[in-house]
Amino acid sequence: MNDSALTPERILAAAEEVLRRYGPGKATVVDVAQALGVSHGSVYRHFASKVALRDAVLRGWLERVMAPLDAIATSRTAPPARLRQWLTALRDIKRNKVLGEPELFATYSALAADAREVVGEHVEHLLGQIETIVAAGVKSGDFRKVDAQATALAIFDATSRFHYPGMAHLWNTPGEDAAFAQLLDLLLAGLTPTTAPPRRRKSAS
Amino acid sequence: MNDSALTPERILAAAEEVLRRYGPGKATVVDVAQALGVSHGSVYRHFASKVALRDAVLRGWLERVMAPLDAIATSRTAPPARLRQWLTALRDIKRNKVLGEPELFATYSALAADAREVVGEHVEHLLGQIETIVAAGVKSGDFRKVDAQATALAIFDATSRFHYPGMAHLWNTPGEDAAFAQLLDLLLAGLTPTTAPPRRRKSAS
DNA sequence: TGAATGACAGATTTCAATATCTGTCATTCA
DNA sequence: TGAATGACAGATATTGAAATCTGTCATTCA
Repeated sequence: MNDSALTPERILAAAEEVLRRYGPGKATVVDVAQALGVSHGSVYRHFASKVALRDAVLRGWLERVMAPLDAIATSRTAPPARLRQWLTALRDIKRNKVLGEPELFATYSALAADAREVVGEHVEHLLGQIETIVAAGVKSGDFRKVDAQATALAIFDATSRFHYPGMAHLWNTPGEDAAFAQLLDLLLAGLTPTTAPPRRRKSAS
Repeated sequence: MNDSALTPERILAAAEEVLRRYGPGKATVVDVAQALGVSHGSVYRHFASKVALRDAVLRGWLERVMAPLDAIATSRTAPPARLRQWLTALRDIKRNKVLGEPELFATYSALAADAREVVGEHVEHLLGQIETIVAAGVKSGDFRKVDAQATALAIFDATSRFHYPGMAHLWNTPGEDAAFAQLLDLLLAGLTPTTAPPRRRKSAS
């Protein structure tokens, strides 16, 4: 069954497959070992515990699935549009997962539910991206002179209704898109400078 | 054991007590009947089902516990301060319940979790109150000319991170108060008129 | 000699037998 | 005669014995 040496990568891939197939409640490390054609003891040479293995799978998934956000966060789009784009993308990623592959989403939500550490890092990463956009907006004059870090957190919190997995049960009710759009408008309005119109970084083409 | 006639009110009170004592997972209508010294069949004369009974208990609790909000929503405080006050009160009510009586909160959260109907009405009620305040602010010129209903929903959504029971696990982490204050600031900023300063309803005393 | 094994202890989960619960209704009670 | 009862059927929950799982480690293997 096994082709090459037993590496963390191969274990990770097998674990992911097993988790997909059986779900987080049923997947055992014996299953993973079996899928690799090795004894379950061997798995423990590469991962300290089942929790460590699950964490690693979750980490990989989060990285893969959230990749599009990195690109948006550092794009050259004007900050207001970029923030909209980024928040919309975050929402869409989760929403599409929920609606498109509910079981898979449930699986990863379950993993996330008892992986404080990993989720914490992930959230920090996202907050950093929002902060980048906000800071860019403040610098360009598109946004008020807010504390970028604190404001990033406020934005993240304000939108959690639309991206926190525990809220997923609300994501396919009618009016959902409109509600999100309204919230975005309100937040963007809250970032707009009150007095002078923002100076543009570049003249419009 | 029983003093007077069997009324819905007495059943409700007994049901509440039983729910408090045993929790929503253990409380049975047999328990409720026993507490009243009647057969469980009698309970069904007054409530069509266990679900109806649980709904009624939840409704009563929500009404009681959210009473302070009504007063704030219709007070004469200037809309911006009033909105802050109202949202803070909503948060404090839930937060104090979670931190002060976690088991009781868990009980009512569990009831709420499968009482879409009741919760829906409750949310509508809360939205109505926010709408009242927003509309007052628009009228007084303290707020931009927003759609009061849609904006009320946006405000409710934006703050759900701080009042939705599913988020309760975050409510006693450090920095929580600051995060809430930041969010409030951002939302209020989003409501502030961009151009002229708001005209006051009354001259300051 | 370093990687893999598999037997093992203690913890956790499964499963089916048993008990309890919900909701109904023919009967009793006052 | 209207309110209360309690036996009942089907659904749901509990329980504890048996099975499985996690993580370790002395041993085997190449």
